[in-house]
Amino acid sequence: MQAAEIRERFLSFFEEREHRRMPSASLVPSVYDPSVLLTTAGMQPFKPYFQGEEEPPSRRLTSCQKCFRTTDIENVGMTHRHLTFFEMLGNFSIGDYFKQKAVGFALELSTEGFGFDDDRIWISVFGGDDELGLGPDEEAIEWWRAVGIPDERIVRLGRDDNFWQSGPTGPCGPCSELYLDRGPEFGPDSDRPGDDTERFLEYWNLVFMQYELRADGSLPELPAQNIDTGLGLERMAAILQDVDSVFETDSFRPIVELGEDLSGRRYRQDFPTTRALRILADHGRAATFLLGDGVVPSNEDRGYILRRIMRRTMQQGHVLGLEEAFLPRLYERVVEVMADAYPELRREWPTIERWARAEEESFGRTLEQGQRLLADLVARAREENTSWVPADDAFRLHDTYGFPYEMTKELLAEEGLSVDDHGFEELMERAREVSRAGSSRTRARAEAGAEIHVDHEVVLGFAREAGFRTRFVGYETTDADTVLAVAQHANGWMLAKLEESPFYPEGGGQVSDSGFVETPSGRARVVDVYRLGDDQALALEPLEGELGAGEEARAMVERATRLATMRNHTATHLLHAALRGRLGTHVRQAGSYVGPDKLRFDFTHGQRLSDDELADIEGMVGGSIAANHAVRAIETTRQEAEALGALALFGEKYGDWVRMVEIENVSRELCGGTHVGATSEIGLFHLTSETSSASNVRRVEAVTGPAGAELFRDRNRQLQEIAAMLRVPDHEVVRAVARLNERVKELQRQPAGGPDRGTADRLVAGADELAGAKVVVEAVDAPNAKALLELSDAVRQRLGDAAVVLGCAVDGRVHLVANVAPSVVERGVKAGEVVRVAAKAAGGGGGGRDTMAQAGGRDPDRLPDALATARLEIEKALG
RNA sequence: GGGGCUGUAGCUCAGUUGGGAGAGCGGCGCGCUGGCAGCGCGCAGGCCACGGGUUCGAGUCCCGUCAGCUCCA
Repeated sequence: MQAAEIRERFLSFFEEREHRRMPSASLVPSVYDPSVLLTTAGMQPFKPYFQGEEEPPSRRLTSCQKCFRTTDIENVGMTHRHLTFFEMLGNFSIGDYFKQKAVGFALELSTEGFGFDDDRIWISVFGGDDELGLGPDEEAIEWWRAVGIPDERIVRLGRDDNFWQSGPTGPCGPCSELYLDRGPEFGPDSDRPGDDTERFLEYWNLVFMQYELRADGSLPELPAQNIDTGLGLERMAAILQDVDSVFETDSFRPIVELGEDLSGRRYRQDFPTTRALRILADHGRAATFLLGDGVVPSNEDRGYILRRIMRRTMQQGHVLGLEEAFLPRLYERVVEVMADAYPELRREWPTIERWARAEEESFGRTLEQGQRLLADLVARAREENTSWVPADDAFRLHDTYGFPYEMTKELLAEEGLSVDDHGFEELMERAREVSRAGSSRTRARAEAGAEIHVDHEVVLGFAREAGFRTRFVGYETTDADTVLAVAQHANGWMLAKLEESPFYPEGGGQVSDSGFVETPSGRARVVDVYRLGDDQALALEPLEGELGAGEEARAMVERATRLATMRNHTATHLLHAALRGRLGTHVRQAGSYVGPDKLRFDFTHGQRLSDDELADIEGMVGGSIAANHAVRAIETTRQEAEALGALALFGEKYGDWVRMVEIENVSRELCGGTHVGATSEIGLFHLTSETSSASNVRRVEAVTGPAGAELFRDRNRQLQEIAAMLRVPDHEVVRAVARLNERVKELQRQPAGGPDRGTADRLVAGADELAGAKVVVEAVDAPNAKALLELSDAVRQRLGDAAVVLGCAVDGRVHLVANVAPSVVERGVKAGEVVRVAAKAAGGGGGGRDTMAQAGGRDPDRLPDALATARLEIEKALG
C-alpha cells in the first residue's frame, strides 16, 4: 500500500465516522504559540481547541500533519526508522468521545483498514505510578478486552513510556500504544513491546487527556476529556510495503535513487554510504518542506535548524564524493515525490530553489576558509613533527569558523594526522553548558519581568469563568455603548470583560488599542488588551470612582492613535506588495510591528537593499497611495482565500474562516488588523531605515501621515540650519560641503608638501660637531608633529651621520622628534631614549624606534628644558 | 538568548612592546615589442566600519554601536 493510499484510507475512515478532515498546518507554529519553534505533533495546531481558547469547527477532527523534530537528529541514518521530518496521521476528540471509541476505532482501522491480523496486534497501557498516585489504566484495559484483545497481549508500561504530559503542569494522561508482532524471524518470543526490538513495531499511540497536573501535585480529572492520537505515516508504509526501513518505502525510494545516480554508489553497498544516502533523503525532505513553509536559512531559531539540516546534507554529499552543487536537484526530486499531497511545494519551488543555491554557495565559502585554516594546522604539525592536531584547534575550526568536525578529521587523516576526539567532545560539552547557562539566566530575568503584568494564566482563568466571549466591534467603530460584564482586581490593575469591545488586542504585529471605559459610577484607562484566542479581556487603571460589574459602559478607543496605527497597517501591506514586486516572490513577511508611531517590517531576502531599490519601493508605495485604492476586509473560507491568491502569513493562525484584507489592484493578505478605507488616507510614506535582523532577513522601518510630515519638517529645519552656517541657499548645501571637504584636505596636505627649505638650511648650517657626529637640537616653528618629523628627516639626510632633535609648541602642546642616523645609533645615541628623557622634562612621555622617535608634552613653557635635556643625553652617549 | 571570530586601497589580505599606512591582484599612464601575450617604470586610489575613552601619540589597548561569518540553546 502506497503512502498516498495509507493517508487517504486513514483520513476517510475517520471522516466516515463524523470527523472533520483538516488540512495540515504549516511547520511554522502559530504566532500565538511561542512554546515551540516548529510543529512537532499532529495535535499542536489544535491546542487552542484543546485548551478551550477557541471553538473547534467540529468536536471530532482528523488530519495528516507535517511534523519536524530535531531531538533524534544524530540517529537519522543510523537506524531504520529515525527521521527529522515526518507525517503524522491522527484522530482527535475535543470533549467528545473518550477511551472506548478511541480504542474501537484504532482496532477497526488496523484490521479492516490496513489488514492486520487480530492476533498479531499487541497493546501497551499505562501500568500506574506511585508518584502520581495512579494505578493501572483499568478503563483502557477493559475496553481493549471488550474488543477482543486477550490479557496476555496487553502489556503494562510505566510513566516514562505510557504517560503523556506536555510540561511540568497542565493537561496530561495515560497513553495506550498499538504494536505489530512481525513474527519469530524478527526476534525471540521473549521480546516484548516497549523493548525497542525489531519484532514488535509500535505504530500508533493513543493519548487520553484525562487529568490536569497542578503545581501542588494534585491531579483532578479534566472537565472535558480529550483524545489525541498519532500514527506515523512512514512507519506504517514500511510495515505495509514489507520493507526493512522507511527509506525503502515509495516516499523515499526515488530520493535515495537520486543520491545513487549522482554518486554512482549503491544503497546497502556499505554502511557509510547507506547512512549518507538516508541522511540525504531525510534531510532533503526536511529542508524542502521548511523552505516551502517560508523558513529561511539563518543563524537563529528555526532558520538555524534549517541551516544545520542543509549543511549536514552537503557534508554527507561530500562523504558520497559529490563535488558539484546538488541541493537544488535533491529538493526538486522531493517536490516531485511529495507535491501531489502538498501542492504548496510546487507553488514555492522558485523560492526553495533560490535559497538552496544561496546556502550551497555560502557553505562553499565557509568550507574554503576552513580548508585554508586547516592547511595552516597541517603545516604547523609538520614543522613541530607531531602526528596530531590539538583538540582546541579543531574545535575552534568548528565553533568559530563552522568547519564540520567530521571533515576536519577526514582531511587530517589524509595527511596522516589525527585529532583527540575525547578532547573535542569535552570542549563541545563545555561550550553547550556556557550557552545553556546564559540562556537560562535571561529566561529567569524575562520571567521576573512578567510578574509586573498580570499572569496570562490568571487572565485566561478570569475569562473562562466569565462564561461568554466578548464580541470585537473594533472593525466597525471606535466607540461602543455596552455592558461591563465582569470585573476583578488583580495586581493593582483591574481585569474586566465587556460584552462588546472596540479595543483591538495585539496581534498580527499590530499593537493593542488604548482608550477609556466609563460607567455611571467611574472612569478607567485601558492599559492593556489581552488576546485570548477569539476572546479578549482588558486591564484597566481606575481614574475616577469605582467601576462595578453589570454596569452600562461606554468604551472609547483613542482615535488619533488608532488612526495612525491603521495608516501604518495598510501601508505595511502596500510595502509588502512593493517589496515582492521589486525584489521577487521569495520575499516573505518574517515579523512586523505596526504601532501609531511607525511601522517595522522584517522579510526574507539575501542582501541589503540598494539605494535604487529603496527609492523604487518607496516610489511604488507612494504610487499606490496616490491611486487611492479601496481597502476592503472580507470574511471568507481559507480555501476561497487561497484560491484568490491571498498571501498567508508566516505562522498563520489555524482556522476555517479567515479574514482577508484586499487592497484593490495591489494585494490580498490574510490579516486580522484594522485598516483605513482607502489608501490615500495614509498620506505620506517614507522609509526611515534598512537594516538586518538576522541573516537572510532584512528589516525596514517607515513612517506615514502626520509622523512622516513631522519627520520632514524636522529634516528641513536641520537643512536650513546647515545652510545658514555655510551661508549658502538650501539647494547649494551639498556643493558647499563638498567644497569645504576639499579645502580641509588641501590644508591637511599642505605641510606634507615639503619641509620648509629655509628652516632646513638654517638648521643644517647651525649643526654642531661632537665626537665626529653632527648634532642638531633646536626649537622650530612647525604646524604639527608630522611637519616636524619631515623637517627632521630632511635635515638628517643632508647631514649624513647625525642626531637631530627638533621641538615645537602648537596649541598648548609640545611636540618632539628625534631622528638619528644608524651609524650614530651604533655609537649609543638611541632616539627612543633621547626623546623619553626629554619629554619627561616637559611633563610628557614618548618613545619609538632607535632611529626615529616622537614624544610630546602638555606644557609649552618647558620646551627649552626638554631640548636641553635632549642635548645633554646625546652628549652623554657620545662622550 | 549565550559564546567565538572578522571589519585596513576596487578585490584578496599583511601590519611586530602603541611611534612615519603596506603587499599582491586590478585600474590609469609611459616604455620595451611588428601586433598580442609578457616584462619594466611610474601614477592615482585610504574618515584603517562608526562613536566614545586611555595616552604626548591609537589601525594597534579599553568600552559601546553597526555589519558580516560561525557554534550552541
